[in-house]
This record gives sequence, structure tokens and C-alpha cells, in this order.
Amino acid sequence: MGDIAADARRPRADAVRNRERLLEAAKAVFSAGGPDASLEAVARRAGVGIGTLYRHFPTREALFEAVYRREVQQLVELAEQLRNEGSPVDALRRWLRSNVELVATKKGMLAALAVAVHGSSALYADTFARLTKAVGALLDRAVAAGEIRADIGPE
Amino acid sequence: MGDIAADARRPRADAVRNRERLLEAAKAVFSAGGPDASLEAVARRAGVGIGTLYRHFPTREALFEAVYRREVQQLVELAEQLRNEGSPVDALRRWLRSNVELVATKKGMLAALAVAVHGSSALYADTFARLTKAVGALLDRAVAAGEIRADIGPE
DNA sequence: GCGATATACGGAGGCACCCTCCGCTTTTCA
DNA sequence: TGAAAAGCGGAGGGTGCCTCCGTATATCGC
Repeated sequence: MGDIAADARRPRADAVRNRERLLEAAKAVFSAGGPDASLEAVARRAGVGIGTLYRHFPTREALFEAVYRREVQQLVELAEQLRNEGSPVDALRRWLRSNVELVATKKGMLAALAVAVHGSSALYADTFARLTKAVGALLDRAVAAGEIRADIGPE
Repeated sequence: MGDIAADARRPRADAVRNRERLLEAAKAVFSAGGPDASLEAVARRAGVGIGTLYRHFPTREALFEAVYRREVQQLVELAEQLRNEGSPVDALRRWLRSNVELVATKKGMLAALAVAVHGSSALYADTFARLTKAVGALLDRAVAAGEIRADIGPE
């Protein structure tokens, strides 16, 4: 029943789990303590050893970036999910609300994100493209349903 | 020949000297290493103990601020000195050049200064007033000599 | 000049964090 | 089911932070 296209060896289950835990913990710790928060605190909160953190994310910046990508990914997924539910305009509204909430909650993380994004304009471009595409799909649906004007771009 | 208006006890000579050394060292260290540079490195470079640094500047921010004020003070003094030398326009030109050079040299310190200034808008206002007054005096002299247009403010 | 005393100095010490390294455990695969 | 790859954890050596206090020295009244 493996649904993973494994060319080589499958990634270990515990590694995947720990990676996820670390990202979750990092999100919380950086949100609360800013970008200079202790990496050991992140590891503690994730319930893994400090060595595990460093294996998955060799630098503080790598961790920032991964957290950031994960947030973006979750927004994209939310858009895809909303696509199949309720009215187009309502879906759009809910997505925007989630977007705003997420940003509002993560105030403390903004500096960290700024660091991550600054470090790589490619990252920024990629993020922008993904979010634009996601919200664009929601918009299209709303337009097709004649519920909003057609002259609004995703930006 | 004491030209110090001593209401109480005069400040100790060694304390004054160390304070100056610390500011000089801090300028160099923060310029090179950014705002997160080690305070112990500053103390080492100044040739004083770490305790002395903390006595003079209880926090990193206090040190930033003091360095910043000193830079501003030096610009003001330069303006006063130039006031009595050479042609007004030349004086003005030299002052601006010094200003630009100082900023260019201290690139690495900009982040530190940003922190210090952010922390206290009163500090910013004071700085602005002092520099404005200094350059204003130079401008007045140039205008009075008929060497430049009169419709240029200090800003 | 000469104490007396206020002031300042220095750095050891306790703590937290950084990052690396490697012996041990777990997971995967044949 | 057993071998080996992959991953785990945390000790350890280093650095920096900040405090505290015994020692040194500058200032001031005489």
C-alpha cells in the first residue's frame, strides 16, 4: 500500500515525524520569543535532542525558511480545500481571513521571516507565485459564478 | 586652572578615560561585527575589564546610544570648527563630505544605530535638532557671504 | 603632603546557548 | 529475520552574558 514513489530508500518515519515536530515547535518559539530565541528551546519543545534539530536544519536560517515555506504551504492547501466548499465568494472571504489571522498571530515571527526572505529573493518569488496561483484559482471561481467583478487580479 | 564646574566631587580621571576608550572600541567593534558583536570583545579592545564596561553602560542599548550621541557630537564640533576656517561654501562642502564618509564607514553599525534610534524617538529628535542647528549655522554664513542661494533649509 | 573615604576597577563564577561529534537505537529492505 | 543504512540524543568544549565583591586609586579636607 505504499503510496510513496520510492526511487531509493523511503525516508524513515521517525525522521519525518521529528521534522514536523520541530517545525511546529519552531513556529511557536519564534512567535513568542523573536528570531533570537534559543534553538535549544525549540528542540526541547519538540521533544527531540538538539542534535536532531541541527541534522534537519543546519542553520538558524534554514529553520526559518522551512517554517516559512510550511506556512505558505498551509495557506495553499487551505485554498485548495475551500475550492470545493460553499460559495465562491465565501470561500475567498474565508481564505483572506485565515491569511490575516495567520499574519496577526505571528507578529513575533515577522522579524525572523524578514531575515529568511531577505536572504533569498528566489524564496520570495516562489512564495509569491504559489500564493498568487492559489488565490487566483479562488478568484476565478468567484468570477465565473458572476459573484464579483472580473477586473481584479490576485495581487 | 580647573575649568570644571564641580558642584560635588569631580568625576574620576580614570573613569572618564575608560569611558572614552570604551566608546572608541565600541565604535570599531560594532562597525566590524554588527550589533550582535560581543561586548567582551569591546572591553578587550578598550583594554578594560568587562565589569567596567557594564558599570558605564548597563545594557547593550545604552552603549549603542552613547556611541551614537558621540558621533553626532563630533559632527557638531566639526561644524563649529569649520565655521572659523576658509570660505563658507568650502566649509559647508567639507562638512558634508565628513558626514557622508562617516556614514559610509559605519555601514556595519547602521543596524545597531537603527536599534538605538528606534528605542527612543526623543533621541532621534534631539539628534536631528543638533545637526540641523550645526549645519544651519554653516549655511547662514554661506548665504551671508552671498555664495549660495538663500532658499535652502538645513534639512 | 597626607590620610580617609568615596569611586572605580577587574575578572572569577554561574548560567545559557552554540554547534559538533560519535556511540547507540530504530527503521528499512531483501 | 538479520544486516546495514539512517537517524537519534546529549555530552562536551567553547563563547558570551551579567553579577558580585575584594582590591586599587583618585579626590578632597586638613
